[in-house]
Amino acid sequence: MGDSSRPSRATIADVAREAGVSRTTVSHALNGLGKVNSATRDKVKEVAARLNYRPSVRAQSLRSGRSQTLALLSSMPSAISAGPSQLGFFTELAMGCARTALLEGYVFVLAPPDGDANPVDRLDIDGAILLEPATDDPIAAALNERGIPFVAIDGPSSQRTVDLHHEETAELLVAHLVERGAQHPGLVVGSDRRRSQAAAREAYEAAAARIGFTPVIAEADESDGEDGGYRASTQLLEEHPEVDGLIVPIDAFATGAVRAGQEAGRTIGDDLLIATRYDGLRARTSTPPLTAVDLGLDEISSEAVERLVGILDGESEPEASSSSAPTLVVRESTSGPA
Amino acid sequence: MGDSSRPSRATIADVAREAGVSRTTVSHALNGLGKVNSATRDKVKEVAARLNYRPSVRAQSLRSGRSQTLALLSSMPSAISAGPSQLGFFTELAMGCARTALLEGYVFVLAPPDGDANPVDRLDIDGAILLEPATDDPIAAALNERGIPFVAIDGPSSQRTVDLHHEETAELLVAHLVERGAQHPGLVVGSDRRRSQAAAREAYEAAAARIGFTPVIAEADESDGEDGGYRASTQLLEEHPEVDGLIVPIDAFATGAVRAGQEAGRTIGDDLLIATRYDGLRARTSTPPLTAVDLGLDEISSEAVERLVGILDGESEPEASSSSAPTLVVRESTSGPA
DNA sequence: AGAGCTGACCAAATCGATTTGGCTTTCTCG
DNA sequence: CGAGAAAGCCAAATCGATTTGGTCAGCTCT
Repeated sequence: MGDSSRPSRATIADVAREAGVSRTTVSHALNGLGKVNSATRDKVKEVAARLNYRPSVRAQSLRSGRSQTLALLSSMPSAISAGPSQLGFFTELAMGCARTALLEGYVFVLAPPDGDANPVDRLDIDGAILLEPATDDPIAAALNERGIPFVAIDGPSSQRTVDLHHEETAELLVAHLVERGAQHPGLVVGSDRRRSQAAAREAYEAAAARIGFTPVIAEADESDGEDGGYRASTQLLEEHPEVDGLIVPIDAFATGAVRAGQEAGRTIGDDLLIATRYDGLRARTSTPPLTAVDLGLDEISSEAVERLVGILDGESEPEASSSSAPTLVVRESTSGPA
Repeated sequence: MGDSSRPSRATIADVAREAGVSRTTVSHALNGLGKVNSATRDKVKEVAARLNYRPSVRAQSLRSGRSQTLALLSSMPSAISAGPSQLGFFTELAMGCARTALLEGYVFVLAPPDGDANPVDRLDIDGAILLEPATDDPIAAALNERGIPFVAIDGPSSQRTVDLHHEETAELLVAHLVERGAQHPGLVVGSDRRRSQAAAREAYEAAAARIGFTPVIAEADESDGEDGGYRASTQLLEEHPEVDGLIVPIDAFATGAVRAGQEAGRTIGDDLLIATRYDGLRARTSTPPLTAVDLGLDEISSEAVERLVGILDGESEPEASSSSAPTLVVRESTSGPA
C-alpha cells in the first residue's frame, strides 16, 4: 500500500516553474493583486489547480504576521479539565466562540490550562477571548505584552469586556424568589473575589434593603464543589431557620444546597425555594430540577468574538455592545412539583 | 533609543546581537544542542530572559514542519453548529480530545464544519481526529493527500480507528429491554448509511433471531430530528401495536419516540420501554429520563489522541487498542417511575 | 612535524509564502 | 519627438526560527 511517493505539497515555486513565471507573479495572480495579464493569470490558476497547489498556512502566517486564529483562554486553573460544572459553562462558551469565529473566517483553538507554562507563548493567535480575568490577570498581562488583542468575558471594566449581566441575573433571581413567596431569601456564594460573586452579593443586598428583609449570606470555597455548597447551606439553614429561599449562583453549590435542604426536612420548591445561575446540565438534572437563568451564552460568545474580529480587522470600535438581557428558566425548585 | 511602545517581540537576532554571539549559538544554547561553552550558554540565557525572548511559534512551525497542533474534524455537516444541545456528542468528544491533546503538549483546534471549503487546507495541523468518517470520506481523502496522519473515531476498518463499540451497545440495549420484560422490542434508526446504524440493525436482528422475536424496524431521516423520530415511532406503534419496547439509538429520535408513545396512550417505562444510545443532555432531561449507554467518550477520545500522538512521535504502533466496554445507565424510561 | 580530534563558534541555506523596488515595453499626450 | 504613465513581469528582501556545513584554535598521538 504505502508507496513512498512524495507526501510534500506543491509550493509556490513549483507552480512558478511549471507556469514559466516568477513566484511573485504566481502570488499576484492567485491573490488578485498587482498587475497581471489575464492570460497569464489564467495560466497560473490552471497550473495551480493542476498541481493541486494550496498555500502553506505556516508560511503565510510567518510572512503576513497573522494566523487567522483565535483562542479561548481562561485564567481559572484547569478550566478544561475541571469537573462537569466548569465543563458545561466553559464548553458552552467555547463552542459558541468557535462557531462565530469560524463564520468570520478564523480558526479557533482551545488553549492549554495555564498551570506553569504560559499558554500565550505557545499559541500562534491573532487575538483571544479571555474568560473571567481578574484585574491583575497574568494571562491578560501576557497578552498585552505580546500585543495580542483580546476581549474579556466578564472582565474588569479596565478591559474590553462583554458583560455577563451579573447584576440583572442576581436581581432576577431575588425578585423571582420573592415573587414566589419567599420572605427570607438567603444567598450562598463562592468565597473567591471574582466579579460574579461580588455582583451577586451587591444585587442581593440591594434587593434586601429595598424589599426589606435581612440579608443572610453564606460562603463556601469554590474548589470544594457540591460538598462546599452542602456544608455552607446546612449551616445557614441551622443558624437561620427562617430562611425560606436560597439563591445559589454556583450550580455545584446549588445541588449541594438541595441536599442540605432535604436533609433539614425541607421540601424544595415548597418550603424552601432554590434558584441558581447557570442553566447547565447540573441544574436541569437535579432532583428537583433547578430554576436557573438563561444567560444567553451563545449570544455573549458571538458578541465577544465579533468584537474581537472587529478590532483585528481594524474597524472602528463599537462603543456600546448590548447583548440581550438574561431570562429566567423556572423549574420545580421554585415552583413546586408539577 | 528607548522610544515609545515596542509592540514587536525580541527575535533571536536581537538576543544574538545583545549577547555578542551568532543566531546559531543562541539557538543551540537555548535548545541545549550543539557545543556551547557553558559560560556562553548562561550568558545567552540571561540575555534571552532579560529581553523576554520567546521563540516565534510561527517561525518554528515553518522551519520545523510541525505545528504541535491537532484538530477534531467531522465529515458530518455542521457538526458544531448543530442543534440546540451544543453540549452534545461532538462537544463531549472535542473536550475529551482537547484535554488529552493539551496534556501531550499539543494545541487543539476546533475545525470549521466542512460546508463548501475544505477545512484541511486552512489548518496548520500535525494530525487529526476524524469523527465517523464514511468509507469514501472527503476529509479523510484530503488528509491523506496532504500526508496528515489521522485517527478515526468509529471509522471503517480500512483506517486507523478507535471503536465506539456499536455492537456491544446495541446488544446491551436489546438485552436490557428483554430483561425488563419486553416481548417485542422494536428499533428506530436513522436512514443514512453510517456504521452506527448498520451495527445497531445487525445486533438487533441477531438478537431477535437468537431470542426469538420478530424484528420491527422503522427508519427516519436524521436531519428531521425529533420530529422524524416521532413520526417513525408513531407509525411503527400503529402498525405493530404488539411492540412494547423501543430501541432508539439516536437521542433526538428517542425523545420523539417518547412523545409518540405517550400520544398513543402508552406509559413510558411501563407498557412501553424506551432506551437510547448516547447519554447526553437530551436523554437525561427527557420526561421521563431515558435509559442510555455510557459510551466512555472520555476514554475513547483520549485513546484516539494518544494513538495519534504516538504516530506523530514515531512510536511503534500499538496493535490492539482496547477501550473499556460501554455500560448501561438505567433510567425511568425502562424501569418505571421511581 | 603532521595527521586527526574535539570544542566552540558562525555564515548561509532553508522552510514557503508576501512585498518592495526595479526593469522593460508600450502607449499617450503635449 | 520626448516625457510620463501604465502594464507586465521579476529578483531579492523579508518574516524568525533551525540546520547544514563549515572555520579555527588547541590538543593528542605517533
